Parts: sequence; C-alpha cells; structure tokens
Amino acid sequence: MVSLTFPDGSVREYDDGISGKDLASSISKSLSKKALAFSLDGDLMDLADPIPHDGQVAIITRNEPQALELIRHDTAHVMAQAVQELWPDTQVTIGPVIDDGFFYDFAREEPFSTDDLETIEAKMHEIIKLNAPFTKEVWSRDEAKAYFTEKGELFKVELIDAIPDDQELKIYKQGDWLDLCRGPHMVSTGQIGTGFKLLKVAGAYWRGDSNNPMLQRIYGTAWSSDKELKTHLHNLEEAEKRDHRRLGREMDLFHFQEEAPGSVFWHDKGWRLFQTLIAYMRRRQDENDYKEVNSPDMMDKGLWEKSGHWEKFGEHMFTTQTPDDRVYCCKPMNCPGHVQIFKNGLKSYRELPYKIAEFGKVHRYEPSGALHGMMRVRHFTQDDAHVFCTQDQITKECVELNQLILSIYKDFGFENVIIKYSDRPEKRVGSDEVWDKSEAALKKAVEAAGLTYELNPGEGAFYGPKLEYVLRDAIGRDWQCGTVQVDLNLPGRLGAFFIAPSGEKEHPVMIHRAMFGSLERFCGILIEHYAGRFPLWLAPTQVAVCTIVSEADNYAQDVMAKLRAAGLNPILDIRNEKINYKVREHSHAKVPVLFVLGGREAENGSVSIRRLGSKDQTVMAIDEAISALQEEATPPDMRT
RNA sequence: GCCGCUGUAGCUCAGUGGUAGAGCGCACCAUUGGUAAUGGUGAGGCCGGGAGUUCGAUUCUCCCCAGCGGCACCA
Repeated sequence: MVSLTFPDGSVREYDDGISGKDLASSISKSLSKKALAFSLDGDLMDLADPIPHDGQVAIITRNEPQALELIRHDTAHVMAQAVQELWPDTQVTIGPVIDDGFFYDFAREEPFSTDDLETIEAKMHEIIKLNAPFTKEVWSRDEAKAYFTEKGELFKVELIDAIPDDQELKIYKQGDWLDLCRGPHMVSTGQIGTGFKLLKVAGAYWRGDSNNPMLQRIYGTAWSSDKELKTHLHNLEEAEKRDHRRLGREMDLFHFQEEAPGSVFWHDKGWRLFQTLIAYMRRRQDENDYKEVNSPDMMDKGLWEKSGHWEKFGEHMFTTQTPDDRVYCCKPMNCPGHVQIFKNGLKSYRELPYKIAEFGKVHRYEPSGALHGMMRVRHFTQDDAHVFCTQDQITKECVELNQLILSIYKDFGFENVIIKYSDRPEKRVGSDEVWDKSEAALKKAVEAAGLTYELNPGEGAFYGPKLEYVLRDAIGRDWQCGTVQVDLNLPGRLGAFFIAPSGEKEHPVMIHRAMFGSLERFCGILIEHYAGRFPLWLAPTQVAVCTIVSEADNYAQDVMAKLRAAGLNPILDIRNEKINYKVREHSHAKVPVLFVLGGREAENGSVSIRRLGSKDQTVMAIDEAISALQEEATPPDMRT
C-alpha cells in the first residue's frame, strides 16, 4: 500500500502500483481528463508512471503553475519533430525549458531563416492536432547508441555516453517520432494547445563551449492559454519601450556612433544624470571615511605584468606605443594605481583601514559581440574603491560595506537584492593557503552580516573570492552591480606593506569594492528601471516652464530665475506654439513637472502645475510650488 | 570572437539595374491659442565603406565596418 497526502491535507491509502492516471480517475472523471501529469513530493512524473512510494501527491492540470514546465518541454519536442519532418537531414541535440519558454538546438548545414519559423509553427500545429500520445520506453545503452548512430544523430550518441551508467536511458515517443529525454511529459501532444510562438533563431555552441561546433538554436515561448501568450508578447513589447538605447535617443541623453564602438557620447542631459549619481556617491563615500583619489589612465606595461593583469587579460587591454618605444596600457582596473598611492609614503598599522575611492574610467577591449548599449561598453567609469586593512579587520570592513551597499540601492528603489558568493576560479594567482584564508574571511563576513547568499563556485576574480550584488528591477530583470572582493594576492605582488605594531613589515589585505559597478551601465539600468520617468532628484530636466501667450513671457523669465535660485534645473518654452503642442512635446521628453503660465498666472503670481503621467492641473502660488519641488528634488541621503 | 539578420533624410520606414520617396522633426511666414499635434511654404541624401559584374549599381556578387538577436567572454 502507498499512503498519499493530497494538497488539501487529506491522506489516503492506495494499492501498490497505482499510476497517476488511476489516481486521477479515482478522484473524478473530469480530473482524469484534464490531468497532464502528477507530482510526488514536488517532483513531476508521467501520469502513466506507477506511484513509487508514500508522499505528497498532486494531479497537475494546465491551471497549475507547474504545468507550464510540461507544456514548454513538450512544445520543444514537437518543434524538434516538426523540424526533422521538414528537413530530415537535421540532427537534434538538446531542448530545455527556460524562463517563459524553451529552445531546441539543431545541427544543420544551412541555418534557419525567420521565414522558416512560420513554416515550423504550421507543422507544429499539425502535429499537435494529431494528438499522438507520449509514451515512454527504457532502452539499453547499446540499443540506444546503435539506433542513434544509424540515424546519424551523432550528438545524441555523445549525450548517451555522458549519462552515468546507473541512470536509465529513457526514450519518449510521440507518434512516429522519438527522442532521448529524461521526461516527464504530458499525456499527448494535443495537451500543448495553441498558446505558443517561435520567437528567434540564434547560434549556440554545442555544450556551451566555444571550441565546439556551432548549432542552430530556435527560441520559443509557450503558455497554457492563448490569452497568456498574448499577455507575454505584449509585455515583451512594453519592455522594448524601456530599452535604454531607445530612451537615450528619444530623451537626448547620449548616443553611439561607428567611430567609437562601445563608447558613449554623453549629451548634456545624460551627463547631468551621470554627475548627479557621482555627486550622490561622493557624499556617501565621504560620510564613510573614504578618501577620493585619481590614478593615471595609462601606465607602463611592466606594472600590468607585475600585477598579473597582462598575463590574464592582456588580449583585452588597449595599449599604446609612444615615440620613445615604451608601451603603455590604458587601465582596465584601478587597483594597481591605488596600490601605488598606498605605497607612496610608509604606512603604519595605525592608518588602517586605509580607504581610497576613485571614479576611474577604465578601458577594456571587449569582444565585439559582447557590446550592448551602455550595459557592456569598452570605456566605462567605475565607482571603485580599495580598502587596505589587516586580516583582522576584514570582517568588520565587509560588514560595513554590505550595509552601505544595501542602503544605497534602497535610495534608487531597489529593495530586492540577491547576493552571490564566488570562490576560487581555475585561472588564478596565489597559493591555496592564501585562498583558504581569504575565502574563509569573506564567508565569515557574509555570515556576520546575517545575509543569505547563493553559492557561485569557481566564479571568483583571479586574485580573490568575491561577493556580487544583484538588483531586481521594476520589471523583474536581474542586474549584477556591486561587488566586494577580498584580495590577499595583489598587495604582495605589487610590494605593498605597512609597519605592524611589532615593527615588522606586513602586506595589507586589499578589499576591492564597487557599488554602482559601471556608472554607464547603472545609468542604463536606471533608465530601464524607471522607464525614463526619473524621480525628481535624478531627472536631468526637472521643470518645463511653458507659456500660453506671449504676455506671460516676462513672468516666465521671473519663474525661471526663481527655479534656478532654488537649485532646480528648469527649461523655458516661450515658443510661438499652442499649449497643447508644448504639453505633448515635454511629456514625450518625460519632463516630470510642467509649469503652465498664461495671463491669469502672470497676474496673480501663480503657476498651473501638471505632472508627467497625469492630466490633473494644480494651481499654486509660485513660492509655494517651488519650495514643494525643492523638497521633492532633495536627494534621498540629504532628506531630514 | 562565433552563428544569423540589418544598414536609404535628424528619427521611423517605403522603394527601384537608368544617380530616390513618405510621415514626424528642422527652417521661414502667418496665427497669441488654457493642458498630448494650428495652417502654409521650404531646405535637407556619396542609399554604411571599398572592390567587382555591367554601357550604367542605392539595387546583383565579394570583402570590410557598425548595429541588432543569441552563443562564448566579462579582471
């Protein structure tokens, strides 16, 4: 007998060997019709599978969240079948479920075109209509290998070889087509429905390794209903509207051009936002005892060889040869420069922790295919800092840093922050003893701060383990921004030391940290997070002063002067245009506040205020309006 | 870097083997209008760069550059 606990908490006994299907039928006929699969202790299983042991059981219908996983997986299989029916010479490889959908990688001489997607979709609808049942078989290794070898499915053969010996080889059939698959699947292809769409074709390396051949990947999205599909496609369109590259152009913040791939041309408005961020960060750093410094943009290659950067990243550095035949490297990081500043003048243990910060512009020759708007550029500004301290101080410093970082993110409306801990990578400098020490110290700091974190094995920097701070934005996308890295290697390599209480020389520990990460990227993230509608303190243009009639022009000039005197950034619009036109234009430009001035306002010293995104108008005395805005435009860290 | 797609006016996009068009924007003129487009006139282009095929290329072919979507990479 098996004892099964249902979602409502009830417990019932069943005969051994009862399948999910039998279970569903025993509950109700309609449930058994709607059932796609079942779950045991949270794990999905084929409806036809016998229930192997006691546990929490649930019948999965298409209304359960878990159904999406099944629908997407099955859609991927049907897509693979469709592709092979259309182009029999195509090899199938893998086709997993991903966020919002699935993909399947194919090996084929000729790549798919976007037109092919429609053809494939049509074929998929045919296959789904046939409503062939998914059936599972367990094959022997030899049988499977012989079958796929004979079919010319060499990638599948490679997959079979990679499956551990103690694991069963499962084959799922749908009609005449079959695939090696770990399952589970729904009952039949008809259960997929019509809520899917193929989205794009792309290249992808076999097994994610750039040494391997490139396969053709087709991405699709799948949902349990047409309505959900429609909503998803609509969300994609909305996300496109917040794209920082688009908004950057529309709002006249910055541009890119061919002559400087991966480099930002900042326009005045964008630069104002950038400077607002720096001013904010400078205040936060000042109050946390950082000293701001500035190190050279170019330094002799020899220094980069000593630091280890040349060996690890030389191919990704910009270099320049001068007439005197010296080779200089544009700095890809600020740390070696900061070490020189630390080294200049003998340091005592009494000076530690020695905290220096720089808004340094770094240069990295990123691979062309990696460039992406401001999110991945070749020249960017880091809010970089280095804390030189003793090993005993690591924990305290990391705990403080953590508090600072989280409080900064909060000021930008990011409450949802994930922390990842990355330990030693394969390519690294320093002995294992040093790594043991620095990993233990950083881990202790996270634990002391009471943080929950995810483990990211092997993803640390080449000189030390790191914490990464990942923000979740307004539409649920994750962005890795801040980082804290404990480094027991570089100070030694670059000959930095301090005089310990004993009078002996000791190498300090270096904590590398960035909070925004890249200022350029952070601007891009903010643009997308706020969809261009910045809070007043960040908005490059805060108020547009618009006149209705030219009689109000002089008054508008007075209003402008008052706004400027209050530290706000207004623009004046006294053009010979109708007020409708001006409102429309400034709304498109996402100016947060409009002051509309006509004869009435000029006469009694008031302004008619319209906020971005609202049709309401509020009439207020000018001084009252300005002091309210002044209050609102105060950066969050300066509010009382 | 790899696979695929794209590149025409400031922006969004039509178009053709015989050196180009729309809307918006811009300039000028008229209009002084109360909260998301007032009307008229006009200027604006080496059709991403280079080579080839051709009597002739923005259009066809090849190479390069850049952008876009992925993959790989990300100190």
